[in-house]
Amino acid sequence: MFDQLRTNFTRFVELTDAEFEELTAKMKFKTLEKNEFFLREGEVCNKAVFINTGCLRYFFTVDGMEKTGQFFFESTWYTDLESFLSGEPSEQNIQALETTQCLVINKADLHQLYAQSHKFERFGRLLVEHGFLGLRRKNKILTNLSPEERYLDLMQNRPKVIERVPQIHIASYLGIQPESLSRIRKRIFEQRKRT
Amino acid sequence: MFDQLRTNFTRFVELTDAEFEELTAKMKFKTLEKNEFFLREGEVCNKAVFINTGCLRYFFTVDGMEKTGQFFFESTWYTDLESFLSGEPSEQNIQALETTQCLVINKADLHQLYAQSHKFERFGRLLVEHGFLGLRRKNKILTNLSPEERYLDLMQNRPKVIERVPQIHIASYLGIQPESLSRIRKRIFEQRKRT
DNA sequence: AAACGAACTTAACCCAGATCAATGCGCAGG
DNA sequence: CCTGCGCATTGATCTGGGTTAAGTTCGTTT
Repeated sequence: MFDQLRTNFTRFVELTDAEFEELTAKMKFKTLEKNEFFLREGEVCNKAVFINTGCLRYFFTVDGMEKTGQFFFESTWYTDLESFLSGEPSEQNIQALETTQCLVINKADLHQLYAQSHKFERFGRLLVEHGFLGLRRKNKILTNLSPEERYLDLMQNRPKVIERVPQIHIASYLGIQPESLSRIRKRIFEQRKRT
Repeated sequence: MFDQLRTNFTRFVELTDAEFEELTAKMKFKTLEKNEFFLREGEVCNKAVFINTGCLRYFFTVDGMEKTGQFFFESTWYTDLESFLSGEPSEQNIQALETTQCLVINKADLHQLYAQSHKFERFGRLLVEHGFLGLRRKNKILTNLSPEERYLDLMQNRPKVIERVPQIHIASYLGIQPESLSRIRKRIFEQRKRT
């Protein structure tokens, strides 16, 4: 149950068994059913999640339309850091796209670990740095690529998303309407046939 | 010379004079002339900068066109974290838009501070968290607002940018062509006249 | 003072994606 | 097995920003 967590942690810092035990003691196992919400907008996000199996996405609603920010798969950490840090109500929704088994830690416990030991503090820094890089990558894609290029990039670099996520959510992730995604796909596949 | 740095630091963690001294001992004062580069794409970014006075922007070049990522003013930290962390050549350029006085710390020194004390490690985490939130904000604006709305948002929330930065860079920051920004401005100001 | 170049504006035309509407498809629940 | 609803596709039309080109303004250089 904690194997993936250990592997993931080790990528950032080395922990003794005792230290790892301190961590796992604070984490609660949870299963989210397909379409179940881990967080709804308006709630304060005072928890972070590590995904064992399954898939989460986060999204905003703007004028009743959903804007997907990101998809997360196995062995990934996520939280709405804005709400987590500020204590303000969250603007985002975090939802399971598949049955998702995860481990949850709450804010107070995480901050206690940070305060308790330099090692956990370092883990925290490295984790946020990692998240920062992910956000930069998304940002770069949004600013530098056209919707069609974004979809091609997704096919190349994140086939999991194409395979496991409904197009309606992929469209909102790419920043376009589902109809446009249909047309883009058509364009791509017809081009491929011709060559 | 270090006053702003001290004030900025105190927002994150409290330091004794001796600790602050350890930090300042590692920082080098530097003046960048208008249009001078702090970093050019292709170089490895092994330094971070704190702005005392002036203004920096970072940008990419895509097919010969500049895409501005962000503007930074007084009392702000910046580095190309991707290159800084990976040690790979940077894809971004960091340029002074005004004569800019700043303090520079190199990567090895910063990491030494991190290793040396839990307090600096914490500062590092908080700083990256802060940067993460800034990036999220930019991201939200890119995904949720039209170019026109982005400009209005800029006028409302970051008048400094409007006042101090040439339109050509604002346009590239908003993800549009300078001609389009002109049209958008015209649209906005004619609308305002009519009411 | 003249000349140059960079930034900004305006106009005309083009096009990718938005919007609206209709149809098809597949699967979950009765 | 049937039914219904959400997802995907396709077509018609609209529109905001891209592109190209020309003209203006202003600050810098000579």
